[in-house]
Order: sequence, then structure tokens, then C-alpha cells
Amino acid sequence: MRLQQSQLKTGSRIPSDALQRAWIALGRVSQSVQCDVENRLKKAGFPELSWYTVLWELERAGKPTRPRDLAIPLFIKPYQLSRLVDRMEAEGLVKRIQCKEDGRGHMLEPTPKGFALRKEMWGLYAPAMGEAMKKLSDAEALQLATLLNKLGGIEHVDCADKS
Amino acid sequence: MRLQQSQLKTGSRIPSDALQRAWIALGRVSQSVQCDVENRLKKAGFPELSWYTVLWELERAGKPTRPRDLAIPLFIKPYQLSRLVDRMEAEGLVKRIQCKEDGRGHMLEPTPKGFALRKEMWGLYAPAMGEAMKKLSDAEALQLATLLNKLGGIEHVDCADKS
DNA sequence: GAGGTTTCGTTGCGTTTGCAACAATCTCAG
DNA sequence: CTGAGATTGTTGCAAACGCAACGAAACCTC
Repeated sequence: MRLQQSQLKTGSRIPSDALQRAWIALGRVSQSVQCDVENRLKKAGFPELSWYTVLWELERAGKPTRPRDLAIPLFIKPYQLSRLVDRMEAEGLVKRIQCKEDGRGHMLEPTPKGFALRKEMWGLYAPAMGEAMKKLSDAEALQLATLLNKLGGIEHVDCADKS
Repeated sequence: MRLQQSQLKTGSRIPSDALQRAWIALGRVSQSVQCDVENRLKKAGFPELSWYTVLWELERAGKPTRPRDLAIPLFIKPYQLSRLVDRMEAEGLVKRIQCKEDGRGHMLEPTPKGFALRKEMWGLYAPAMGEAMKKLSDAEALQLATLLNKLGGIEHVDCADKS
């Protein structure tokens, strides 16, 4: 069950030791830092990061945007976004507005309260992120980002299945 | 809201651009590869990775083990593990056996079916992991693991809050 | 423009999660 | 021994999730 040093060919059945180590570290560390930041937000009475992300995506878009145009950067499935928006709308953070070009969908737009919340959250999110990542220098962080992006590919998007 | 190139001092309020990039990449890529592997397992009719991990931890321990001795490597809270074991026990994969030294707890032990399942899962898990990580060379994977471990610290364990 | 296919987004339902409260046992000081 | 406090693990409940099925509009082909 332990490591198999050399693979006969690419895509062989047992990942190398290095790959296994990277895999394990990726799972543990990402969860650890993610939870760390989420916990700080929660402790301060803020909603989860996904709410922030939706608000930020909408704000960055600068105009009412359809759900499917947000889904990709969010890595979530349509029905997840649908319910997320339900909750955010119930809290008065976003509005669904009718979409004239396409009768199926609608546009999403943050309310003033939504803008305000995002900004407020950033006040805590930013330092929390800094805190979670503080063990890396800028150079190391850049190196990490490069490796991760190579691993993931920029395009490799779906969390939904793809076969 | 964009990048702030230089921080006045460590732990400043706005993370550097490099840190932000690393943070984003970490969230996206880890989720992407994790989901990728989980989807392959699910599609083959296997249970989630957490089941594998429990079985593997127990098997590696080589003897009946108490839940609290598994919790740390699993990064999960006691009640999560409790219910996870409920389900696994219901499927006949692990047994709870009475613990003589401590009347509160119990020992966990995989059943033969549990051993068999873990082995069977590895047959798919291993190549799936290799597939998910195939864009990195061994050298890059090692580099990635090193950076991640530095970021997370080996000891920095809890997903539960720690303050 | 009728009928099939695809896309967009939602929903019903059963499962899983998170939180806070809890029982039971252990530990240890006095 | 006794009672305060800590540790171990579970549970009730409400919220959130995953999946598959769905309605509705768009698209496309004939």
C-alpha cells in the first residue's frame, strides 16, 4: 500500500510518492486554511464565503448578471446557486430581475444592503486571509499559485462531473 | 479592492497580490481535483473518500482504535465522525467494540467487508489520484507538497475553531 | 411553424450537516 | 469518599445538500 517509486508509463495505476504527498497535503492544508477563514467570519456573525463570492462577482461585473454567467467562477452547480440566491434574496442582499432577452432566466443584482455587506465582510476577510497565509512569503505564495494553476489548468472548471 | 503591493508590516490588513492569488488558486484547484476524484468513485458506486480514510486509518493502526485517536488526521469534529461511523456500521464495514479501560468510549475495528472495500476502493482511488494530478511532474509535486506543508504547518490541525 | 432537442433554472424528497445540549464516565483535589 | 470539572461520544432539531425530475423558454431542423 505504500509508495511505488517509478511508474511504467504516464497514468500508471499507482501515483508516485511525490504525487501522493502533494495530494494529501492539498486536501489537508486547503481544508485547514479554508475552515480557518470561514470560522473567523462565522464568529463575527458574517455569512459564509460563498455569499461573499456571489456579491463580489456581481459587483465586479458592474451590471445585472445571469446566474449561468456566475456559475463557472463559483464552481457550483446550478441548483446550488439557485438556493443560495433564494437565501440571499430572502435576506435582501440580491434581487432577481426579469430578463427580457431570455424568458427562462433572470438577472441578478446586489441591493445596497448587498454592496454594504460585501464591503463589511472584506474588512474581516482580507486580514483573515492574510493571517491564514502568513507562513508564506510573497515569493513562495507566487510559486504556490503557479503550481496550483498548472495542476488545475485555468480552464479545468467543473466540480460537476464531466464525462 | 484590487491588489495592494506592499504591506506595511506582517499581518497587515490587505494581503499582497501574491497571497491573494495563492488563496484563490488554493480554493479553486483543491476543490476541483477533490471533486474530480470523488466523482470517479461515486460513478463507480463507491462511497465517499471519508469512508476510505476511516478504513485506511483503522487498517494502518493495525489494532482497534478509539475515535478520538482518528479524529486528528481526519480533520473532522467528533459528532461528524460519530455519524460517519453510524453509517459505516450500518453497512457492516466497521464494528464498535466495548472499551474496557474507558467506559465512555469504544474501539473501532474494520470488518472483513471493511478491509475488502478499502482495498477495492484503492484500485480506483489510486489511478484517479494519478489522473487528477497528472499535470505535475514528480519534482513539481514535491515542491507543491513542501509549500503546502509550510503553509499549513504540520501541526496546524483543527478544522474546528481554536480560539 | 411543428416537433424534437437543448439550455436555464427550480423543486420535491431523502440524506447529511452544524450547532448546542446532553449523558456518561473519568480525573483529581480536598 | 465526594463533588467540581474535564473528556468522550451521541442526539434533537433546523438548515443545507445531492440527485433526479421537472416546467418553461429557446433553438434548430425539416
